[in-house]
Formats: sequence, C-alpha cells, structure tokens
Amino acid sequence: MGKVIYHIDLNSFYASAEVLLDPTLKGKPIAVAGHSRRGVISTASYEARQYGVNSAMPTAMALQLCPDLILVNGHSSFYQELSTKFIDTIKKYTKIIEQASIDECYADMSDAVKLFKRPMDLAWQIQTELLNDLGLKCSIGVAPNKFLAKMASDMKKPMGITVLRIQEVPTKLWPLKVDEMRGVGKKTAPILHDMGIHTIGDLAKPKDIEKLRSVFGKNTDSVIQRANGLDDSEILCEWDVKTMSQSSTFANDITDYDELKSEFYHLSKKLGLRLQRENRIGNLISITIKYFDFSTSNRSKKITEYINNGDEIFQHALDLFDENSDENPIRLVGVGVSNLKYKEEVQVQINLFTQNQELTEISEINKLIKELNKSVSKPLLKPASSLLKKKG
DNA sequence: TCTGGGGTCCTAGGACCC
DNA sequence: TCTGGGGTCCTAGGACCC
Repeated sequence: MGKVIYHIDLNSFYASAEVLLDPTLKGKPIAVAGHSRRGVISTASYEARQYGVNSAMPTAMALQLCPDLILVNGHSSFYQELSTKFIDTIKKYTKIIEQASIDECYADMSDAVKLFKRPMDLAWQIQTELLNDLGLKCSIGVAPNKFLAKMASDMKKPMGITVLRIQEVPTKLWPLKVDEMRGVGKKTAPILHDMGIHTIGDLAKPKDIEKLRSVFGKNTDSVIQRANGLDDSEILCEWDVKTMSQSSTFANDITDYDELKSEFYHLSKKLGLRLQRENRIGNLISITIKYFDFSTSNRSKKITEYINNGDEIFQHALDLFDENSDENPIRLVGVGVSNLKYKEEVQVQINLFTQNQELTEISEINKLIKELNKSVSKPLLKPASSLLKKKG
C-alpha cells in the first residue's frame, strides 16, 4: 500500500484574511499590496482575479485592469497567527507535516485516511473544518507523493479536492504545459520550448537527456522522474531558516551616500531585532544593491564571529557597501545574515573548538620536540602534554 | 503598467592546501 | 626548472517559489 500525501493550499490567503478583519470586503475585488508608490500586488481575491489581477503584478497595472479594485495594506502578524491555526488544524490528523510556506503544507495522511471510506473523505472533512473554524478556503491535492500532491492541488481552485493517482499521470499530468511544472520558471520554459519540449509529457520522455543536463544540472534525473509522476522526496517535519534578510525599495532612486547609509542602518537594526527575537546568530553578512536599471549586485563576506547585533551587522554591511558602491542611482538596498545557528549551538561549538585547538597546538609542539630530540643524543625536552598536565 | 519582500538551491571560478 | 591533481572553502550570480 503506497503513501497518501496531501498538499493543502489556502486560497488567496492574504485577501481572505483581510475579509475576516473587515467583512464588508466580502465578495469585492480586493488586493493586498504595499502602499508604496512602487508597489506590486501580493494577493488578489478571486473577484479581482476575474479582471486579470494577479500576484507580483505592479499595482498601477492592476488598477488599470480593475479600476474598482480595493487596495488594502497587509497585516503580517495576523497572517502569521492564522497560519499557525491552520497548521494546528492539520496536526490533529498527522504528525508528519511539512509547512512549505505561510499558506501551504504537505501532510502524510497514510494512517489518518484509514479511518475513512475513501482517501478523499478526510480531505473533505479538513476543508469543511478550515472553512467553519477559521473562515479559510483551501484546495487539497491527494496523491502518492509530494510532487503529484502539489500538482493536484493546483488543478482545482478555489475549494477543490483533486486525487491524482500514478496511473492517471499520462492523462492528467502529461498534457499540461511544461511551464506549469514546479521548478520550471520564466527563464527555463523558453529554453525547453526551443528544445521541442512543450508539455510535461515531453519532459517525461526526453529525446536528448544530455541537452537537458545543461538546463537542470544535477537535478536532471529527478526532474524527469517527477515528470513521470515519481518523487521520493521526504516530508521535512522540522527545518530551520538558514538566512534572514531585510530589504526596501526607495520611492525614488537614490544616489546620496548619507541616505543610503541611513537605510542600511535601519535595515540592519530591524534585522538584528528579528534575529535576537528568534535567538539566531550568523557569520555571513551580505548586502544587495538593486540599481535603477534592475541590475543587481550581491556582496557578502564571512566573518570570524557569529553575530546578531544590529550595530555590528550595520558596520559589516557598510564596509561591503563602501568597497563596492559606484555612482549609479540605486532603487533597493538589502541586508542579510546567513549561516544561521541557534545561539546555544554556537556556544557549544566554540567550547569544542578551543579544546581542539589546544590539543592541535600540543601535538604540533610535540612534533617539533621529537624532531629536535632526534638531532641530539640525549632528549633535551619532554613532550608538551606532560608539562601541561603538571600545570593542571 | 513598470515591476515587493522574504526565502531556497545550484553553479562556477578562484584561492588555498596537501 | 617547470609544473599535477583533488578537495574544500569563499564569493558572486542567477533561477525559482510564495
């Protein structure tokens, strides 16, 4: 008996959350968007999507498509709160659950579905529960692995339940455009089209695997496997964030050094607070500079100590900026800290390291002593470790 | 219409060490 | 005097996802 994996995806999550906060928005074309002049749409309600409004679209364009569009500012802490309740709801049915983003998760329901007549009956129950208890709609994909579950949940939105069995791959998956496949984006799709690969079915039976390797690198084999409906990737129940960053786009492009410096300072401070709140520290500091023409520079450096203090982050960020800045107008700056660890974790490592270093130094010294003693008839020196022991 | 912000993972070249 | 090959780390850049 194979596994039963669910992919559960909340429908237009941010927009739905805003309707919960303000019920008068229900049934209207709304979009959550940054309030800045250069904003883009974060999430649009289904009413707005009917006009062609979509995520990542510039707000100005969205308003062009839908003049009655109601723009609302986001409430990220409320989204986070709702997201936790969403995950807690799923956790009632299984412990094997991977939160893939704020509004979606994978869950291994192999055991849980045994209590139901059909694998999709539990999906129906979860859907009803999320709607009644949290006021959130979702789409659920039911399949033997993560990849198919994700593809399935995409097939019917909103409030869809789609079962995708491995034997249905040729009829349901292969006809889809290759662009629909996870991992194939705006850059890769045209390259694949040029190679004569237009559908997921084309990718499943590639004529020239070596050519594909230049596109997918070491992922090539698993990409082909997935196109055939096979995916052995595990559900990752626990993982930690590896990078934290803060960035911001200016209302107008900036050349003034002091203004840029002050933005780096604010971002660094904000980032420091976030890191401290999460008890994380990191030793790779990076900055991002996006210029007026959207060309982007990333600069990073590894530092000897792990930090999470805003002032220290700022000093390193500013060093990186000073070493690399030029005269071009800048649209966005960002600061990041990577190689994140938990504070205690690093403390343990430092202790181990200093101990190890002591041992290494002793063995180095002993080597030298051995060499020296070899050159004389009678040993002049005792091994360093014996001296150290006496010292206590 | 004019393009956010927060992440993950992969590649590739150069430095450095053995 | 001229010159190897492999492994690892660091850094920059890019594609992709939500």
